[in-house]
Amino acid sequence: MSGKNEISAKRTTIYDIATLTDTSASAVSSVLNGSWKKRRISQKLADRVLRVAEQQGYSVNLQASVLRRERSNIIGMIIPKYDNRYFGAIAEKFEQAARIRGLFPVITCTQRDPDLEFEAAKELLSYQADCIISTGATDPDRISTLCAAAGVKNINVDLPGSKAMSVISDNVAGARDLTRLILERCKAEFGICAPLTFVGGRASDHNTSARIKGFLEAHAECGLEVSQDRILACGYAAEKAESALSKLDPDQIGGLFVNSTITLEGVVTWAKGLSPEYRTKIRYGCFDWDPFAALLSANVGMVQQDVARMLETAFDAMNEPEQGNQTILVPCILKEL
Amino acid sequence: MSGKNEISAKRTTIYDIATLTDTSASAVSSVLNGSWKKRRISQKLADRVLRVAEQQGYSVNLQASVLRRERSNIIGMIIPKYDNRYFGAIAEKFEQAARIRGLFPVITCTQRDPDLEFEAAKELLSYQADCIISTGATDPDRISTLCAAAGVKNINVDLPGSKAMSVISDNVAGARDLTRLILERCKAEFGICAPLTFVGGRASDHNTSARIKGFLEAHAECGLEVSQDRILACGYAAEKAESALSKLDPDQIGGLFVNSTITLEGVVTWAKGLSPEYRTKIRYGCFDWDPFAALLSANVGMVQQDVARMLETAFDAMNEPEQGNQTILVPCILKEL
DNA sequence: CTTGCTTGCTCAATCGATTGCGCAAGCATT
DNA sequence: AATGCTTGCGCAATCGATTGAGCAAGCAAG
Repeated sequence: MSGKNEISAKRTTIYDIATLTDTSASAVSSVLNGSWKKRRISQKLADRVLRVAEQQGYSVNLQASVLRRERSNIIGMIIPKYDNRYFGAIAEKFEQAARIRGLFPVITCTQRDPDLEFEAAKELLSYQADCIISTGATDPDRISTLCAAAGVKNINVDLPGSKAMSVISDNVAGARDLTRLILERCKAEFGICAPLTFVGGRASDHNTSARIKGFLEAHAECGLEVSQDRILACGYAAEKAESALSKLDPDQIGGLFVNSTITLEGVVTWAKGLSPEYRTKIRYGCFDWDPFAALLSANVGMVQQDVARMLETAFDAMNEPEQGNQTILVPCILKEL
Repeated sequence: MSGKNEISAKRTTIYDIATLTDTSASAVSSVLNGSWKKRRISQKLADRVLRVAEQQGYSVNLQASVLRRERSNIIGMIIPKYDNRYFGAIAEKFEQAARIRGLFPVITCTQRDPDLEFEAAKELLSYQADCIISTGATDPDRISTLCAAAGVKNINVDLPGSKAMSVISDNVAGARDLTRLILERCKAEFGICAPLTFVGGRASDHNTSARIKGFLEAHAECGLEVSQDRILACGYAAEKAESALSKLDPDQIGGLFVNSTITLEGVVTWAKGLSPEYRTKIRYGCFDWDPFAALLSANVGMVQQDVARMLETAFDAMNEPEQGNQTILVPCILKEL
């Protein structure tokens, strides 16, 4: 009924504008995409076209544009979850970095499901993404194979793969620093120099095993040996950590290396249930950062992964020839509390 | 050098498959998009096409497909940040809900910047999104106007607008319930029945003013009057809350209504600096949920917004005729601690 | 044999933007 | 006047998938 603002109002196209300005679609196109000087369109015509386009609220149909061009400028990212600061920061920085470079970022969240990861990657390829970044992917190599077949760039972030370049945190050094800090604090506050307990993660997981390596190295520096039963790679879930810890003698636990913020939730719940005698003697540090966790009084420090730098590195790598499948390590930032 | 796996390997198209199976592109297209029975393609030919497509690793060019069709099946969302559980959950649920409905979700994070919001909306329109959901938008009406002009559906979530349907939490009822809980707990634990202090947010902000309304209603139920200086709508930032609170007499503060998890960070920092005498008498509740915040001992409860239901409601609304600009309220979930 | 229906497929236009090529007008040079 | 260059613009093909229309073969009924 409303005439002009009908819901079925066709979007204005370059042809409409060509008619209105009495020129050709090619002139309009080149004016609107900035290539008009190269095509020797006069300033006068350009102004006329721009004015009418503005009036009509014109916006390019990028489907048509991308179809015709060779590059889409779409850059895809696959991410497991949005439920912690780390992945949240990755998503935000990724969008920022993409936009600064004139790319269109598309993030899809795959719930740690390998099949969904793969389907999401295929969908991004269908949209002609120029590059796909797999973050914390369960099976990054499967995606790399897919991308290679389609001739699309692919980079792994957070977890490494063997078939594409990977940019990950220096988990060994980060864990070593954090372990040192926890050991120091336990010594300073209680005069105790005893092995810590490592809790959370899966030993088969690349990042966990690297962190265990750093954890052991820091102990070795102090001449401490860590028995196998002090390494509780029981999965990341809070409940798992809580039940694993409750099986230990609280007397034996002074310092804890907590492998993720999710795991830390379980640690805090477990500590709450201890008698004050033990509870006050608990100190821990955590890999990954969270603002509330940073306020917990037993928390001596957190390792923050340098998300900004990881993404800058990944974007830089995108533009370079093709580096094979090397892995780049990015140092972590230790936040003492 | 590698022949088949050249980086410049053209993606296979329906024309390639048509050649390989010795048929026409239209037959191939209809087989691959499922419309082949309607077009009376034989099972035999369909099988042949499907087999070759599989072999060639074919995937549709959705840019071409969308260009030709009337609908893109792309649904866009604009979201301010990924730095808290609430928006994280919205993003995850949105993707899930979209995928279940066969839509392609594209989320873009606009850092609470009104101009970026607007640019992002325009970009989504350029990609022919069928619908745009504005979440917590600074200026939702501007986006609504844009969408209306393009004939694209638009729904507001989290914060209401006046030019499109809005789905938001029932902030008044949520705040009332939380206020009641804090009052009860203060009474039960300390025998005190005194007005609480409201901290965080901006009074001009729709959600904050609704929550203040609920806060006052719950006080009125108990015959309590709240003086204006107990309402610290000092912005959401942690530091703002901390400094606003430190100006008050700690003796006067027993219970706190904290307007967001970000604000809660400031509250916790402030409480840490109090002498034990006062600190142990502090109780608070917070609008919005966070797993670590839930573990704080002074925290008596958190209001969790029902993200799943908000999004289901929004998606349902999308398919209905056109409801004008009504606002739908979704009840919150009170988590007692 | 003719008519008419069904089956199985192909043709060609179309979506909107991009871009190589070419053409005409204007001007200067010889 | 003929030649050549520059300026300013339009023509038409193209990207890949979709889809209305149409055509040929096969078969059955009359």
